[in-house]
Amino acid sequence: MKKVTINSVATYAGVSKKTVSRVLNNEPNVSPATREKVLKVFKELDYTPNPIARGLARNRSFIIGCLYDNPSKSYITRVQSGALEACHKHHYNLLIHPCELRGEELIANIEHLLTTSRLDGMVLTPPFSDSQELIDFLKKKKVHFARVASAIDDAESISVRSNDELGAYEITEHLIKLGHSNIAFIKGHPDHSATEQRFSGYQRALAEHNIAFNPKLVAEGNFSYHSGADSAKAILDLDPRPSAVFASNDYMAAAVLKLATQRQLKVPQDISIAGFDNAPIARHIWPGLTTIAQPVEEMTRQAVEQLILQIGDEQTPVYQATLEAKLITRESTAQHK
Amino acid sequence: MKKVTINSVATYAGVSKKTVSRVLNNEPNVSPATREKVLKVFKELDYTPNPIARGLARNRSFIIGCLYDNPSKSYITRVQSGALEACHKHHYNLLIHPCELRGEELIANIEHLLTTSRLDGMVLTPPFSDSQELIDFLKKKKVHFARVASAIDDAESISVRSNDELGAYEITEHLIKLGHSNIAFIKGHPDHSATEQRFSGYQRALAEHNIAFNPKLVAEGNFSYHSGADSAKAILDLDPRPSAVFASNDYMAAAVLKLATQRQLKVPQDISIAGFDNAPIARHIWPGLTTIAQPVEEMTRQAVEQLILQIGDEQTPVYQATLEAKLITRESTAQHK
DNA sequence: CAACATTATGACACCGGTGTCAGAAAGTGG
DNA sequence: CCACTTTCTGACACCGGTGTCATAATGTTG
Repeated sequence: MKKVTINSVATYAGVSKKTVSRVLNNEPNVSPATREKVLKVFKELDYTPNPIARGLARNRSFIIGCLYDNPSKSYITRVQSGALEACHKHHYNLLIHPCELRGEELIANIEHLLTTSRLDGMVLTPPFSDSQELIDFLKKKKVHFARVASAIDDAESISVRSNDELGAYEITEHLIKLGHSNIAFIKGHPDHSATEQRFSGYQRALAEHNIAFNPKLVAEGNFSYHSGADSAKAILDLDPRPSAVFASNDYMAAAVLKLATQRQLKVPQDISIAGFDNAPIARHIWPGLTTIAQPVEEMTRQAVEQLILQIGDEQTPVYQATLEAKLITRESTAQHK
Repeated sequence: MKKVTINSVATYAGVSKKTVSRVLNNEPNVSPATREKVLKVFKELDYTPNPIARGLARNRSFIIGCLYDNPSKSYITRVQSGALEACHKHHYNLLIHPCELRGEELIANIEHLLTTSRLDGMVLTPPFSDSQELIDFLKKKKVHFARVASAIDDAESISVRSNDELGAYEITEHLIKLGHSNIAFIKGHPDHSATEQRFSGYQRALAEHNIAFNPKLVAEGNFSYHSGADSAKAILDLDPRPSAVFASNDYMAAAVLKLATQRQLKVPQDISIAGFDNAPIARHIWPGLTTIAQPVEEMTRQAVEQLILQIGDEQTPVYQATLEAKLITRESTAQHK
């Protein structure tokens, strides 16, 4: 397999390589006849431009970096799949970069990533999308980025989110309508803005249905299964025991379910359990978890697509969108006895 | 932030850019004094070589592609994490490429990936590592690749696997020693070599303990939770009902557990359940699943590391290794009543 | 048809590194 | 000290594209 370069195409087509380049990039000022001729040679020689050479000349890498620090494998793979879809559509590639939010090295780490990889842009997923420090840094460095599920209010940068507050409101309301009033809540990781939002939704639903908020019913989790297990213990030991638990994500909800089952409690007869995210585990366990489904792939897809548009044209208006989350009821929640 | 290129370093250090390049690549024939001087300038100017330019000159992309088609998110993230570790160590990047094994477009798809991304090498994870067609294609194209968990016997290509047959043997033996003899088995996806190996291990354990193999106890799954649910139904409807079920992976085992629980069966009192892989779900449910833990990260890490070595030096001997899998007992298996 | 505007094309430098090769500097032996 | 290796070093072309600009071809107008 001999290499087909822009030079061979040019020679073969009897034009200069600049003209070939013009055709390649759909630039104007090429006569239809010439364009036709060159395109034919592309086919005949089966030519594909070398992205590396292109990158060097245009100072582009055609690579988007995806930053994450998330315990949920399913969340990560959904983010990746949405990002990949957008990348492939625009002939970009995706570079994944799991790293830790905490630690002073974060900025140094990202700086190193930027200089060694020459990324054209970055997608920030929670909790990075909520890091004002990181956002300021990227702006200073003039690096293009898009925020996924970020609560930060910044009209200058791309943001795609879903309405966590509303989702939490709906699921809490669902429990209330089932007759529950003693509803425990497990918070997520404090670094994630979703944590505060889901908590707000829970509180607002209580308030709007005239149920007094009881801080003793709130446990501090961090989205991990393990933290859910700890919180579950605290909650199930309460006297009186809550008749329902709303955990800020499905892993923690699964932990509550596990402990409840170990303690011979029937779910949902003795206690209702609700989660958030609609992770695979929500339907892999019995009873299946009532939860909130967020369009994670779609959020990421839109974010990356807009990011690529912005990279291509700085004038692109800044895109900001909020997508809808949806309540999914399964067997883990039922009428309060 | 002005750009620091090899030219500025050369000028500043008072040497030619070729000499700078020599220092950069640790080439011989540079006097210690010169080397020292250049290294100092690297620090002073905070110079980082441009990987794109480097790639163009050396016809390298410094990117490894990771191919997968696997329903298990946790498997994928473990593969990615092992691959990333090796990549970062050698200043490579990882490009993820989920795609489907089936379909005639596979080869075309990969060919397109290769021409557009100029990958330096590919890691094949199951089921791609078991595709003779793909392997032949890559060899023909002279693309470097490494196989993870592949059963194909090919001394010419890098392979890192774990002993699936032995793992399945051990877990089956574990059940037999608990007094079970009526042990059902759920097979995995026919495209994965692990499927056949795990099945063999199961059969060998039965044979060595003088238990007749009964084909009626074998259900055809495909590693997905859904297929596990179907198989579970078939198995639990058997008369007599098996006293134990060994599913080829944890997702299918979880499906069996879910159905058993729905049917008011107590696990492990009424029926023991074992899985394979030690996926997170194995410990997120109650009872926790007895399973086999494979060093997926480590396998991938080694595979990618060897791949990169081979890319750097074609003379590197072909690495082949088999790592150990480990039995993990949890609450889902118990003495037969 | 002259005078000018517009479109099409190519020559050439350049992006930031690496490979080749020739020549300078340093080391060795008789 | 001279001839001969061996070790350094730099000039220069090259990787495969893109940007700039000058010039050729074509179109428009009075």
